[in-house]
Amino acid sequence: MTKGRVTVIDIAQAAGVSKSTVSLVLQGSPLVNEATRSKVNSAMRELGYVYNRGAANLRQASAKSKIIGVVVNDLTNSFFAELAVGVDMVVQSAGFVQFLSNTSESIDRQREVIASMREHGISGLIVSPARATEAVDFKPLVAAGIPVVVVVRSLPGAKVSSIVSDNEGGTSAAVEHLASLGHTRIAFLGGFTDTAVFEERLAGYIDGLNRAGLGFDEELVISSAPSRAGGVDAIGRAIAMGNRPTAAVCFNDAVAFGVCDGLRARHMEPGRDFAVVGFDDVIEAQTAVPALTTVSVDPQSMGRRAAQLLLKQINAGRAEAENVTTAVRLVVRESCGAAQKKIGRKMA
Amino acid sequence: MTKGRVTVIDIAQAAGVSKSTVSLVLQGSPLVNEATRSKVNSAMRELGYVYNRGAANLRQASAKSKIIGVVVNDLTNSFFAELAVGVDMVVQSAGFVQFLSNTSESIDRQREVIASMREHGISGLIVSPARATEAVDFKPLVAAGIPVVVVVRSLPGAKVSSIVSDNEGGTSAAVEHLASLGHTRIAFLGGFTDTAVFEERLAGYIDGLNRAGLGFDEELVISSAPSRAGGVDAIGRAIAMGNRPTAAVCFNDAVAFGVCDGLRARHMEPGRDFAVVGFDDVIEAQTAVPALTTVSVDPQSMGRRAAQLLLKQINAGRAEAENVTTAVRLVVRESCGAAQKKIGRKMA
DNA sequence: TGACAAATTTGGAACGTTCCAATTATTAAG
DNA sequence: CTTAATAATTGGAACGTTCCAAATTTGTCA
Repeated sequence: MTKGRVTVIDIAQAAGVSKSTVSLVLQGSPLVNEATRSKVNSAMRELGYVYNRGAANLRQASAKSKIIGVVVNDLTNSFFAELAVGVDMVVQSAGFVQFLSNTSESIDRQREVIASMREHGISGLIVSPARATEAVDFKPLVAAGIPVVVVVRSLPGAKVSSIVSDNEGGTSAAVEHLASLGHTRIAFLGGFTDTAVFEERLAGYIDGLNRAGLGFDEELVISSAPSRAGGVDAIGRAIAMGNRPTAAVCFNDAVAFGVCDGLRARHMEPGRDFAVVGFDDVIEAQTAVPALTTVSVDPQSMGRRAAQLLLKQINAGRAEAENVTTAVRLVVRESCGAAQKKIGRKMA
Repeated sequence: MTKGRVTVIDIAQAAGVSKSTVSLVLQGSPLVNEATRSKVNSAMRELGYVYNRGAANLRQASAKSKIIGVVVNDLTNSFFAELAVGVDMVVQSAGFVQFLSNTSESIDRQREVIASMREHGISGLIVSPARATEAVDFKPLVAAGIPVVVVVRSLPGAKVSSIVSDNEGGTSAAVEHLASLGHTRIAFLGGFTDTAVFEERLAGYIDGLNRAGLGFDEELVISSAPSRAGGVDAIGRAIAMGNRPTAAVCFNDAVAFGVCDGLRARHMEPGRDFAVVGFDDVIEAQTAVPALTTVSVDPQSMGRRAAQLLLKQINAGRAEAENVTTAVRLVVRESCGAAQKKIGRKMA
């Protein structure tokens, strides 16, 4: 029907004003008369006008687009999905739109995705880096003045803001809790050893052991993929040991669920026959049977905080790199054996 | 340091050619001499050039951007996360970039998100519609010639392509399988009754009952939220019945997991004391204990197909709406009681 | 060497918006 | 009724790219 797309000029013609006036209306400027404003608005509705942000960005070199990019390393892990949801909440209410991409731990894909986002003129980036990411990978971004917030995995040496959870405090608290229940052989299961997160959680594990007056036995840390399957694998190896552990703090909830699966496959009941504690507090943690005792990170609020920090930097124009570690809280449920099984404590 | 951003003109100057030539290089045109091409390329590297897609789109009115939008209704459901991953795979290898957003079942948010995507000039849209979405909501999109592929939930009356799984065939097969194991009272648990998907799966359930020569008892269909918590709730009501069922096909895997949880909370073992079959085949289905018998939809391949269909339409310029329903396959594991528990059938 | 074809390169003129300075319409004050 | 102030509107000129037609260089063949 109509040839090209509808532009401000078409609107201007239809409303009997100039394109400048239409532009003013578009930006909600107070300079324009109420009568003309509504005239223009109805013309836009009538012609089915769509704003061309590309053209707008072109002109206002500084104001940037209203996109903020989010890059995660594993979207199939519900932790990251929820993180993204948290980001989306605050980003959306600030009138921005989220541009989410998944790297599947591929550093090449990460490079591509970030480059593509730059081309589209994102005004900020929230990223959970893929595994082998280096600090220098973000150099060009910060050089270009694009605020970056790194989440979940810290990136030592990078001059960007970061939000990580208190991994060390979390596992430390978990170990102390298990010790207070009488366990003396407590394992640390799952996770790849070459990540900063692993190191931190392991350090907390050792710290908790010390606080509880228990010795550290290297044999009790068993690494594996940080997934459900990895958990099955790890608990298998733990149980095969001569002097087997009676409890475990796991690298994350996925591993913890796998550990529960593995226990059941060997006719042991998690909570009763073996205590397990997770890390993350994904949604399934509370509805699972037995409900998972875990260190609660609340990915959604982490996402919200990351988004807030990023927006602050975007608005400030040029903010200092800020490093925050979010507090973490041990949520005692059933899988650790601290019997407190009550059905329907609160409304579902 | 440098004032504005680096543009083709800066590159041209540095390389001693004209901006047109730089543009040619950018597009990989065969017209340009090898020597000049590399000269230009190194100039770009040196000055840290970033392509401004906004400006490019402005000029080439037709060619559109290289963004394809993906809108899902619940990112925290891993089914959709995996769907998105599938889309990303093919979209990425075609040189497009994915722009993923979540509506959380909010139809308003869906409108906003789609509007925003249009402003950014997406060249195609894949959407799993929020719950109350109407066919007319996509009218403006198709009128503007933007290809749309609806996935998961069909949208009767909309003139857009769609990819849905064979819901009816799936539940039908599930019921027949349970009947072949000797069950005669088979429930249908979970799901909101006001969705097309529910209707289809329910129809398949009834069809399966008929094929197996069993009668349909309305009392045995118990709806609930399509979530883990909803499953717990539904099985609770099923068990409270006088003439209780001995098996259930569930609206989806999340519900099925909830059903398993609910059974255990009542000291019944899924698979042994009660047969449960899910729908979707999310990744956890195979690692869970007991492994979930379920109708496999493979969200990832569904995502891939959706992306392929969309790309086809984008390339064709103006393709007909195509409605495909993807085949579905009953995967028999442990939760239905058909004992075939073998550990380590294949490599993990 | 001259003429012609092929291979490369190149200045504008768009694209749809915002910004600026300048113009015109309206109101208030004298 | 004039003048000044204020409110509202308006034409270009950008922004960074691609496209087109035209210009230039290079190569080929007699």
